[in-house]
Amino acid sequence: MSKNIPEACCTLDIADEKQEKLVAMFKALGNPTRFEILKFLITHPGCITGDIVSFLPIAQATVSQHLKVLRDAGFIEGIVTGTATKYCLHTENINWFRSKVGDIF
Amino acid sequence: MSKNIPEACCTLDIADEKQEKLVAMFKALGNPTRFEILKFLITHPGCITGDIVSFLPIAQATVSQHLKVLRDAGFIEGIVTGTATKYCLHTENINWFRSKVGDIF
DNA sequence: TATAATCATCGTAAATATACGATAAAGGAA
DNA sequence: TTCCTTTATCGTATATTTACGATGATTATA
Repeated sequence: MSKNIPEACCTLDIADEKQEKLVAMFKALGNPTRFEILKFLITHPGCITGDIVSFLPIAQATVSQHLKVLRDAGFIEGIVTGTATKYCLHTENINWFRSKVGDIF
Repeated sequence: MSKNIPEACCTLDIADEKQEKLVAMFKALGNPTRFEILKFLITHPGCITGDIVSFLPIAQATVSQHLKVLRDAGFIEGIVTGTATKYCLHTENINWFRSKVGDIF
């Protein structure tokens, strides 16, 4: 029985809630459609849900569902204007994400 | 009908196979157990499967399955030595990953 | 007020992921 | 050879994800 776990050579500055948040962000990006949506939002800032629905070959309900996941993960923010919802990047969270990936990898 | 998709403000240097590979890497990291395993491998370089099984409160079969996902995603490499398998980080792929995240976000 | 536009949410079917025990494969030790 | 160690894979049950149509909520327009 190899119960002797070798000593750590270093530590990683991520744990608990922060780690959960980071994993949730990875998970949100780990779907081809969602990644495509985020890519579209990065390259088309300030566009609305309908623009994404026009762009992608999937149902409106599905786009809306994916947008919710990206919102919950913290990548984007939805700003309701009239009957439309304009989506923007959540710069602070995105910066934190890039920074953490840089720290770990 | 808002079929008029706004123009792109910029482009992102990721598409097709590269994008699929990146999304697969995100997906691999988007699971709490797998992230914990990769964290362990980063902080305990050169350890074997059994070390991870001792460290985590999950079955050996499950650890092995997660290691396969991390291998397929390109994060790690398994080196068979005797009956054990020593796991190392795939530095090249990890560097590519960090670099791409830096480019996009 | 009625009608249209826009989007989120609900309910649900199908696909995928996750976990486990059991088993097989392969090397080392007795 | 026989037994033990180590790990991957198989089969499978359960949970989660993903996609869709239908519906409801909200706002603008005729």
